[in-house]
Amino acid sequence: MRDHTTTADPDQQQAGIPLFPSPDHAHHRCRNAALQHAARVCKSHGLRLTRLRRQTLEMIWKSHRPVKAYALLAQLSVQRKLAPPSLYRALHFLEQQGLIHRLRSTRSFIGCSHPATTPHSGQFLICIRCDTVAELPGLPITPGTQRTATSLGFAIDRATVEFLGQCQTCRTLAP
Amino acid sequence: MRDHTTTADPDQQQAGIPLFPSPDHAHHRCRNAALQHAARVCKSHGLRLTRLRRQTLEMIWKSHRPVKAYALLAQLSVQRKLAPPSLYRALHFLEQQGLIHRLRSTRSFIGCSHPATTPHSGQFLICIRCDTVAELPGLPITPGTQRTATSLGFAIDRATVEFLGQCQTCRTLAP
DNA sequence: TGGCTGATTGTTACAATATACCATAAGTGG
DNA sequence: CCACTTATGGTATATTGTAACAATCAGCCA
Repeated sequence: MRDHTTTADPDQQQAGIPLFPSPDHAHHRCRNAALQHAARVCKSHGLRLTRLRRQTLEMIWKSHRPVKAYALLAQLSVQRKLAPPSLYRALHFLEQQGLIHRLRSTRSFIGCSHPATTPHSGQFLICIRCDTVAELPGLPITPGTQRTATSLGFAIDRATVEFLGQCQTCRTLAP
Repeated sequence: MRDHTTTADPDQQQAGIPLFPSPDHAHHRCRNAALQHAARVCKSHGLRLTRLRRQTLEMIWKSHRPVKAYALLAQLSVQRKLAPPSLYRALHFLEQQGLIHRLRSTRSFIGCSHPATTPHSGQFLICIRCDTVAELPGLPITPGTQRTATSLGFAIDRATVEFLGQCQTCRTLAP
């Protein structure tokens, strides 16, 4: 799996953050912003951003790439001994607060890049070659889908919307 | 998990097949149609619908409900001893031919209800209480999504679009 | 402070899902 | 028939995730 990033068409960007972050961006800002946002969210909901939860979130935000649960487990276990249930509980918590997303296609987790919007599921472009992910802005439930669901009496709770394919760089390198 | 079905709004239906099939429909027709379609598809692509693949498809089409791999394995093992790799190979084959879908949210497999359309990923409403699934007509990749992907140079290969929630019956029974 | 209470984490064990790898068999074209 | 490709068998193991119960921690109030 190759490792690289691409910059999006400017008018597809949001608040200056490219969908595929460029490799030379000041990443510590992303991580700090995510942590601060997490603190705010927890405080406003009367929830506790405990050490485990914070460290888990920090570890996920080491990069913009998706991370597997057992990789996280290994990394976090360097500092503190940690068993799977503890980590999964932290992951579920963070996901419920909309601070991270779980990518079902690749069984991995990634920090939420658009946490400003109301609690949401995201929609993602996932490169099957280099694993890079872009979280698309906007809601994954289209009006048409919502209409169909409503006509069936179906109440949508959450969405899993993931598009697998190849990013520009991977296609260029070996089309 | 409760077991039931709902009938869709007529104008959301396709070729007379409700999105949530009614419990009293002539299901053997669905199964037969699926098997015949599978035979046609394989023949036209020069692929072999072997005994294992056919039996796997038949077993999946016992109902319109999603089935877990290891449940299939147990059922198929009644007739023939079967190890996981053999079953997974058959499942991968059937999925690649667009004959079944893999539901990532629930780690299960279901027969494709709209096999007529070109090789496609589907989009699904999945009830988290009774496990009933509706495969929505239409393509899961909207023009907007396609536009964004194109502008990023991202080539979408396949989509996972699943909406989890509660179906009408489950909401009525215990809202 | 000290104890109560609910939330959080620790720990063990195990369930559930999926694949690597190599051997064997079955179909296919010469 | 042979050589070749495709498909299946079978063992073992990797990977992902959870159940159940014990221990601990944070906040609160007498």
